[in-house]
Amino acid sequence: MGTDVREPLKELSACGLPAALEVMGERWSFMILRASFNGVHHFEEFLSELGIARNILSNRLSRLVEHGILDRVQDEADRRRVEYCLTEKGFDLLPAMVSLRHWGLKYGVENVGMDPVIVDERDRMPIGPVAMLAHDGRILGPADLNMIARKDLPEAGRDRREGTPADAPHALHNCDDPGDALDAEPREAAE
Amino acid sequence: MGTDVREPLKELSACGLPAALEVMGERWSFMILRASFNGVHHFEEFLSELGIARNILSNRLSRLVEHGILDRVQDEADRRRVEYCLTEKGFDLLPAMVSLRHWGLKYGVENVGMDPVIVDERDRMPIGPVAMLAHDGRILGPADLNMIARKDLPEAGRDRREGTPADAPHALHNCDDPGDALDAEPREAAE
DNA sequence: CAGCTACGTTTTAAGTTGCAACTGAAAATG
DNA sequence: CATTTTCAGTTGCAACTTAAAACGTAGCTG
Repeated sequence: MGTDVREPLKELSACGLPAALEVMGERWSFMILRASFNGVHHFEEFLSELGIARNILSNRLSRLVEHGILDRVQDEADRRRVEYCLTEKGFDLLPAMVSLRHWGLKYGVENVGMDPVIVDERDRMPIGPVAMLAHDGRILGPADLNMIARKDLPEAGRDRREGTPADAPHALHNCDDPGDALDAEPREAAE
Repeated sequence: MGTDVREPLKELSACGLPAALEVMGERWSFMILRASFNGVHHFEEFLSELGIARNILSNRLSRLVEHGILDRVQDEADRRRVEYCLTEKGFDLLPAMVSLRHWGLKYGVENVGMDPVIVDERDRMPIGPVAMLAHDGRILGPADLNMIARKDLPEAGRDRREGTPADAPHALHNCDDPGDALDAEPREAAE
């Protein structure tokens, strides 16, 4: 009981954000996602990893399952055991999570360096930034963006949906301006 | 009063996520950020745009200002008026916000297409996806990632921080095609 | 079976959030 | 300069969330 959706968080102006926040805007959702990505699968594991109360954890896990972000599977061997596994929908939240993580690292006061490092499986090097890409793959900085009404789109883009890659899927750097960009760290990467 | 940080949201394992969630994890923060990016600057504007209560808005704006995400500037002409403007730190949250937005769009049930569309200022086409990049700029999918302890990094990556672009700042698509070179077309500043 | 583990629910108490109505300051108006 | 309007912030109270601990219930284990 008591787990009622509070309100669709202002669904006016059909935008994915309220929808996303309806699940992930809750107080422990992202931490659970992170733990999940970290390899945590069981109730008691989440419990001790996060330091959350049992009832809240129970509630959040149910909610995440209900929304298809986690999958609830019974262990064959020990049937009281339940495994919570990320679905594809859950995995798709990774860019958002990683982006938040990077932001928190960049501006966080008390962080010297994250400990669980996300690495590229191929070369096991820490990953780079999370970037917004143009339809043709160029990297966009905040200054390159604009928000307009759908009806004011040029015809060429009318059929294209925000968030979809174009047919030319490789990314190009939008190398014009100085000091733009989410990768606002020193270009030389050294610190 | 009353606005005390609840708890650092489990700061163990120094990670940027709890830090980010400390501000942006609150119930209206992202919606305010979105409105802000949308060109909303004044208290009453937020009020009617979001349908939030005055005190909550007041509280959230203060908190966002306190955390350096918004700047609170007095209007010259009308000095009771206050403008809330995104700082660079605020703009740096865009990839996370846009990523959430896209996720919500992709999986949202009731969305046919967002109305305020984010476009590339250069060609006014809807932007593409938000992607995680490798240190050398390749685009990474969820499956390409791994989470390891910092101490287990190869020496080459030991000094590099997650979230920073390497010195070769253009992005490559992660298809094994090695001859897939690309050059970024420099762009003229728009508007 | 007794005891333990994994998971979840209920209970109770404390803390937060949110809306509405109020306060108060700075323009605008007459 | 008194009055009204506008903008922002505060207070009061109801509704909700959170946490900690007790309780319930399967399913293993000895």
